[in-house]
Amino acid sequence: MAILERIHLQVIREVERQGSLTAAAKVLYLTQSALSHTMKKLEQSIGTDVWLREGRSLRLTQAGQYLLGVANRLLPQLDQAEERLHQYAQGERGTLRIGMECHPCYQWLLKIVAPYLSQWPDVDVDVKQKFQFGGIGALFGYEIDLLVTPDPLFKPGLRFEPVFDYEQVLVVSRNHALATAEYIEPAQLSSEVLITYPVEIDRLDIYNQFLQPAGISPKRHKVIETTDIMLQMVASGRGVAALPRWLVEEYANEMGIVPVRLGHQGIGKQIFIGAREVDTHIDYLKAFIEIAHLSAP
Amino acid sequence: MAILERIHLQVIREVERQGSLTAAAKVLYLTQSALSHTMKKLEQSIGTDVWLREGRSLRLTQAGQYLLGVANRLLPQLDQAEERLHQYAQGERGTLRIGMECHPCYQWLLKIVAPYLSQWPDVDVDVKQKFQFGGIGALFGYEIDLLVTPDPLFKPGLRFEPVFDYEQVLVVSRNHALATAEYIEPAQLSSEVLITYPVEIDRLDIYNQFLQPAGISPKRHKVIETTDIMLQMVASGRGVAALPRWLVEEYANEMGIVPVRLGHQGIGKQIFIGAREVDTHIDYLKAFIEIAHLSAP
DNA sequence: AAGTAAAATGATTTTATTTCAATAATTGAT
DNA sequence: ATCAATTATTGAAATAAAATCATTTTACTT
Repeated sequence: MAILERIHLQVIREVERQGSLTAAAKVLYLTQSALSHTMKKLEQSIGTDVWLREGRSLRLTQAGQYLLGVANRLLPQLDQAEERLHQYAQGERGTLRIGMECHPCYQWLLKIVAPYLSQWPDVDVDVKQKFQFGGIGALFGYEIDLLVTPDPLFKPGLRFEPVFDYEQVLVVSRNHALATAEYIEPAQLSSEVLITYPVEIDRLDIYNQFLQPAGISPKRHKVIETTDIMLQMVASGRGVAALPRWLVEEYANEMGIVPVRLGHQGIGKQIFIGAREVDTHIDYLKAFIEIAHLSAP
Repeated sequence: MAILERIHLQVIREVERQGSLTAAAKVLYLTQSALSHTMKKLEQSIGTDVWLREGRSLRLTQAGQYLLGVANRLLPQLDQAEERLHQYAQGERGTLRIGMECHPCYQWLLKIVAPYLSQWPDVDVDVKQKFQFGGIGALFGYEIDLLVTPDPLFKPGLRFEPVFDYEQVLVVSRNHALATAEYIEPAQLSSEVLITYPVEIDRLDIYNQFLQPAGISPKRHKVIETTDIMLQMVASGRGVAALPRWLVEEYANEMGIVPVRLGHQGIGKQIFIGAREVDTHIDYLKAFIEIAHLSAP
């Protein structure tokens, strides 16, 4: 009845990764012959070829490409399941895989993780920041167990709750002309270099809530990966950035940076933490959310 | 290296479904002994029991429950993959699995499917209307390939586009007191029996956009599964319902029902069709969306 | 054309799975 | 309380599947 097995998916994945059956065999600790036999048998069972034999190389057929997609989707889930079983076996509770869709929150997360790890010695924590299909997709696809994000999604299957509010502010060097302003208007940024994280421009609050409505662009736009470097760039007067007020205030003294309100009202933001509904009963997951609540910056 | 195989998940799933290892063996066309050996070996490999042996019955351990979840999630995907491979083998293109989160759209869908099936003779169409984790979850979880919904989700990994606009109206019998009204106010429904589909009350437009803002409740609330019965109930004066105008107009003459605008402005709605971004290149999927566009009611 | 690298194939060996048969434990019924 | 029926476990034997080894075929390189 069942013909498609884990090994078939593994072979397809490894042939793509390694480039040849022979190389795939090495990675899988089997002989080239074994893989050839196994896959030939699969092809006979399903009645269609997985590869086009072009000379001595293999190119995926349409069916093969489909299978590669299945492999890339399902194999990681099987691996993760096995890993988790081993954790159960050792009395560990599992790994809490946290996804982050909020760059600066990383600093905040670090402060939560420390007490969490000591309260839950048998739970590991893993943080991921890159998702092919976005955080929501990663949650649905069982790549992560929790998602920290400013964009919640109230849909069946998922549960989001707010963990803290904050104000998104402009950071400038304390020597900067704008350092003493009570608040700034969009136009005042047209002569500034704006430093942001490398995300799509529409997801940057300072664009979609501040600059774009006013039709303003900064003089230049620089992209920096990490918060620390970003702040140093700002401190040295190379540009301005938009970050949470709590983050800026934390570094204000030591780094010589100053927060400035964006617009008269300021930009208000909220961070949510989301999980799959079916998981919400898991004690160590609930505990994390609770700690997150208590540790609002 | 890899120890968790498809058979293990199948056994766990079937033991839960059938109630015993013996019954599971029958379903899997194997002996009870074989399953016992197989699972014993798995338990040794992962180092933890899957079942608690209580008398002559098996109860899942924590690890076992976890595996059951994995099984219920992954086995259907493997089954679907095999099915699709067989379709490839027979020169068929596959099955387009369409999810519906819009009850009355079913009537509209029926009209699209006919021409689609004749244009794509090698593509099958399957329609699902119930999702454990909502349509979005079903899309992410590869349970369906397309989702017809009034609630799009513009997130990475998914792509939604509007297919048509319509007005949500009240349907009443032509003998009804409200039948000649140009439009009605919420208060006028407080003495009516309201018939709706069986969905959460918050997802009903007539509630969340009309009655609730005015703080009004209908005299009674009846739930009906199918559109046809619903219309017959309305025609026979047993109650009123809220449905798309195009649907009502289609049945107006033969059934003796009349559409009435909800509120002065009416309730405007939009239906979207969504797909996984990675699938948007598939020709027969694109074709369906195109036909859907052209067939706006 | 020779040499090399890759995949396929066939025969054999090895390993894993399945069945068979027997046992033990538990449940339900009389 | 006993008996019959049901269920799971276990060990040994039989069967089936998979892996290897040795060889062949193909096509790419120089």
